Amino acid sequence: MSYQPLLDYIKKHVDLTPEEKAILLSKIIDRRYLKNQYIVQQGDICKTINFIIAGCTKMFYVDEEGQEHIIMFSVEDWWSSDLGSFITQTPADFNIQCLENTQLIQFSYDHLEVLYKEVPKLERLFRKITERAFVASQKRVVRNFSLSAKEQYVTFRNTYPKIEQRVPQYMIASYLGITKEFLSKIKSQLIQDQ
Amino acid sequence: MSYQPLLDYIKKHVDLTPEEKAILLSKIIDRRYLKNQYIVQQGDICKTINFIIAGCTKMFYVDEEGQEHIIMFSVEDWWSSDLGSFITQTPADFNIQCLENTQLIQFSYDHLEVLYKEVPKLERLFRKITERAFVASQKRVVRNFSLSAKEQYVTFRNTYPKIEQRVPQYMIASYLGITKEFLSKIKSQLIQDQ
DNA sequence: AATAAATGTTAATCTAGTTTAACATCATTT
DNA sequence: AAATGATGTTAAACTAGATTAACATTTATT
Repeated sequence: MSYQPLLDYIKKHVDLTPEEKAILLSKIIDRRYLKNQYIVQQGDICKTINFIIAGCTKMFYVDEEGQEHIIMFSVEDWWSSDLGSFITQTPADFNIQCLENTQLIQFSYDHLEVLYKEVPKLERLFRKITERAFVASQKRVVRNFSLSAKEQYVTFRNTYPKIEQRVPQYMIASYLGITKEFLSKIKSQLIQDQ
Repeated sequence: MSYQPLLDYIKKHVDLTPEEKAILLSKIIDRRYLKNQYIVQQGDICKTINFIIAGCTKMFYVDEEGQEHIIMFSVEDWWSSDLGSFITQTPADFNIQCLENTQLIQFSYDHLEVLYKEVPKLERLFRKITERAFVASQKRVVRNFSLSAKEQYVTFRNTYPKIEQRVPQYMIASYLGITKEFLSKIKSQLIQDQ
């Protein structure tokens, strides 16, 4: 498997020397999952941070009534982990499941701690990654607040046009926090609006 | 003004040598704001990350209809900034306004970049701070999804009992994403539930 | 090709939360 | 003490989105 997508991604944030790259590459694991396999399950301790080389995942939780709620999708060049579980090494609130056959690069908790010591620049990298993740999450809170379901759907479709093609509609409804029936209604309204 | 609360806070995450502490203290600014003053306004570029020594702030945005939506409150030992604006140095989406007279310690963007070079441990500190902020934000998304307004209010009251005493009810309604009238209704329901 | 399973749509009824508007209480200023 | 502005409550009418249930379409399996 090629590590190039990860190295390209990293280069956007920090410059690594060839030695630092070598240390990094020695500490990561590549892994393939089949469609429907779980990378993390609710209650597990999330032991890895995962960078997606190919494929697509959903992060979701199941509430007391057995209802599934999708928090995020991740595709190529994105990260996919239960960060809360990972940083505190306590049981995960979320499941991460593959929606397609998926190739990942995994940073394990223990290896990452060593990596931070051997390549301090990686603290900077993961600081920046987390900053961006935080800002994205905060934007989602804002969207939830101020947009109707219809507006949120249109925003989602415009922001992630590729994801909409790749995953079933009922999962998009779950991501938006609405029922699949109401998403259907919204879509037929949008067609009539034209 | 005492820097002790900041140093105590930092000690929970990283150990600084006396020299590192000295560098840190030389690069921070302390600032007092009066009640109702703005630390950041929507459209400004957020130039500082702020640690609260005393007081209370709200972060909010104003939508096209002029409606105010509160994203978070911050009190002593918390941070208060528009991180999205700060990290990209682009115009802020949010306002931050003091709800009481407030004392802050400010890290300016330029000083922080220098600090990261002179005291690399601070990359680690801010990575950890941001990780926690991200997890908190993600939990808020989950709450929005899975709890009714009543449940969200009870959760808020249990999680931040002190904040509820300090800020007016209509701001709590705004934080919860409901109207003040509906919060009133919820509160009278809770009294009857007993 | 036939069947089953998964996904998507439509429509009727229902409910959590909004809107509007009137009134009540509390705090601040004169 | 009166008056003003800020905050909080109640109730009636309304709406966005949920629920239920029946049916349609697509995909996978035999």
